[in-house]
Amino acid sequence: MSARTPESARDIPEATVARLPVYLRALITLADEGTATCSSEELATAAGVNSAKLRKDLSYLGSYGTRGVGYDVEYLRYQIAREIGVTQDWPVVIVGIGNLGHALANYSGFRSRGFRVVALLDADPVRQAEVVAGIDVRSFDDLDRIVVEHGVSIGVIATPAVAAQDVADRMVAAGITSILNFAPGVLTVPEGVDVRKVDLSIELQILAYHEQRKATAGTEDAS
Amino acid sequence: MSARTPESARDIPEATVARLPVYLRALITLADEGTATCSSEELATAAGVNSAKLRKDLSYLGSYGTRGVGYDVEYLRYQIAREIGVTQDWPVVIVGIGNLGHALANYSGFRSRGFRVVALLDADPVRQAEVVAGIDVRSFDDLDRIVVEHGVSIGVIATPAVAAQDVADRMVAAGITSILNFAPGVLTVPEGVDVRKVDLSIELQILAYHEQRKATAGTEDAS
DNA sequence: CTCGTTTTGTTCTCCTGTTCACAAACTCCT
DNA sequence: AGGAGTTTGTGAACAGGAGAACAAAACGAG
Repeated sequence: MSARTPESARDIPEATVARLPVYLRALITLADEGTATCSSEELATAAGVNSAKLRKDLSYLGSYGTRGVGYDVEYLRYQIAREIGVTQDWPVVIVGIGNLGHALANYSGFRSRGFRVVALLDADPVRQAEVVAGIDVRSFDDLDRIVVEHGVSIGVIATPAVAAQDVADRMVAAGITSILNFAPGVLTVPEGVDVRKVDLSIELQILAYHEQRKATAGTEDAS
Repeated sequence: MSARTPESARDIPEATVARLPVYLRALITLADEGTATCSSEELATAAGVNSAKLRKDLSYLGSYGTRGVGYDVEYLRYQIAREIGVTQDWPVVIVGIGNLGHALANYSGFRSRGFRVVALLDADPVRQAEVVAGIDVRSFDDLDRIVVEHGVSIGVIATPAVAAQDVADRMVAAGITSILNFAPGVLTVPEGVDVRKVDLSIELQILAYHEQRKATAGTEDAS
């Protein structure tokens, strides 16, 4: 009753998947503090959600808690890491070594969470002379070889917007099936390829909208 | 029937607010290409959503289209920009001038979309000697003065996780009411302060989960 | 061994967001 | 001027996620 657990959760809601990494981080923090056991209430507070939601989320993974006691921090941490898939290392390539590419290459949070940057690529020959974060920048044309060599399935796009679609196409052609895109604009990819977009200016614009509402709310209650 | 339009949209759903900047960017692209008019179908394609959702989203702002014709690109662009609040300039401070802070300070997408970086702050005196993106890095202690001087209401946190909560507290104390946080972990802020979080490693972990599913899906269909 | 206490796992209800489908409104052609 | 053809705006059904509330299960005291 251990090998290939059949109840290993068929379809976890997308909203839950997005929160699992948050729980994982909270558990790591708790573990570092020496906490061996925690209740759903404690963990929920540490993760910034409410406890009912936390318990429901965890219930999609299985029954890893003990009623009347709580959750074993190390055990739950392992189970979530396994569910997400970060017990193994994921090789990652970063394309576009400008300011943002530099920052990403140097970001320690990747390495510490199961992601290993195996290559930095840039189309500009000038940049290919550089060494960033101990990795030398190579030509974008090496993409195919690197993907095959390291078994890369995740790519990060940190190029200007104009180059992003072309880079994505070549990534897909090389065999990459998950893309994290920092370039603004819409990426078109074939079925089966996952894209997640991070757009810094969109985040600020959302804040600006709410900020504007706060300002006008003060103006209009004079009626 | 023009001044202070009373139908100026009371409560726009959060999901819609998050998409308005995407529409805005798509409209700017269309305008640059010389397109004067577009249908909801065209704009939806350019923005990467379906047309029904687009029309419903726009309907929360008002009736800015013409049936049988479509939308005037420039007019709609202005209306959305006004609704978001990016027709005016928003002063922004960035705290934490490490790798990521550098990248953010140099990011041209902020300036071009109505955000002006008025100060770069860092607690480390060594960094305060630097000049980044034409702005000299100043002491974090100058925060209060700068916020008052420039009327800053939006702050960006690009510090290590351990400093983030303290920075947030001081931002709030200085009068900042919207925070964009790049540091991992949960930020606690008072009622009325908006926080948006961007966590790079969480995005990768979500991709890893789906990647893992793809891999095991191939393994298990042998039953 | 039994009872009370604690905390999980789950069910039910509510609410937000998405999609469909169509009437209203506009243009163009005859 | 009238009718055919488009395209918007929106009402209504549908799906998915959030939160409250409670039953089931474990522990510990006596």
